[in-house]
Amino acid sequence: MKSLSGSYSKIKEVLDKHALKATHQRIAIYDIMLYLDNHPTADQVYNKVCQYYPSISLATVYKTLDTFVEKSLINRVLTTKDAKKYDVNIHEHHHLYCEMSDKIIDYEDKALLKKIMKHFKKKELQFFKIKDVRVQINGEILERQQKLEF
Amino acid sequence: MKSLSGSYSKIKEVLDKHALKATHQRIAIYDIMLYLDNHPTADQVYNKVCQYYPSISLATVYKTLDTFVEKSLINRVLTTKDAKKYDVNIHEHHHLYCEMSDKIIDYEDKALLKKIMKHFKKKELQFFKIKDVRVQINGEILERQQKLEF
DNA sequence: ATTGTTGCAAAAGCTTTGCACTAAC
DNA sequence: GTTAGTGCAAAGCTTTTGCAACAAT
Repeated sequence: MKSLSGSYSKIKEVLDKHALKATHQRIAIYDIMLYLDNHPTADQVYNKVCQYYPSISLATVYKTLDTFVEKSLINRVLTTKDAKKYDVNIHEHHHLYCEMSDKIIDYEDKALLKKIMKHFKKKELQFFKIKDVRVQINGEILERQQKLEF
Repeated sequence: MKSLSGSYSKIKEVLDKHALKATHQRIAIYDIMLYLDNHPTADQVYNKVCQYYPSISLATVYKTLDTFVEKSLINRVLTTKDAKKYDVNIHEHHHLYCEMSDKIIDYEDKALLKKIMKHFKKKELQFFKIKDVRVQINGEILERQQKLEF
């Protein structure tokens, strides 16, 4: 089996570790998720997987994504829109969100996270036990300067 | 017209200011949103409004909520679930989210916001213009201590 | 062989749409 | 009177479900 992300053996390992049978469909879906650096909807995953695996069914994609979320292989992404989006990046990270283009960009900033956690160490919330913190930074993607390499 | 939130004249004023005709339906919906200190779905708003205004249609509730979002009378709430939720609190504020109960609690913390903004003043993002920042604090609502007033 | 997964088609939710009727200004 | 909003029913998405066939271990 060809792997888009080049991580075929890693994918099998992850599925094994979570006691998930390594079916072609699951491997393909996880592979696509790694390959896209997107936050795709189920439908977008389905369409991409179909290019390589035309017999897969949309229901399987939904079920598989649910299973992956349950086992924490992927996360659901916070949105204000209709369709659920998924993120294969499960590290604690933040999102830049551009409403104009409806694009989400992963944003890692350990220093920011540290400051927030320090804040909550001082100011404890009596009735709430914090598990993790996600920052959504809303704004606008600026036109990138003409690229320097040419 | 009876007002649940006790803000009838304020509601009319807000609608006027945004050039929205002050229909019974809009007044009732906005009133309900103020009265519930919730983050209701369209369906929840519809069901509540129905108690006071049985002839209203669900389509009107959807259209009205959309209009209100467009005019920034309310906001859509970030979720990972299916149905869209709405928030009448339009101040920049944060959310405590308890996955177990699927409850969202508004959380205002000006000091936290200040720290985050200060962080981004130092560390500028070249390709992104920040408009606002929302923190989602995931965790668990703890059983409240027995209330002290009795 | 056993157990869990897939695909299908149908159903269930949620949300939007078009249009005639009605209400607000 | 004019303009904009409402209600209805239908349609359009997204997501879930039940079950027989199938694949992975």
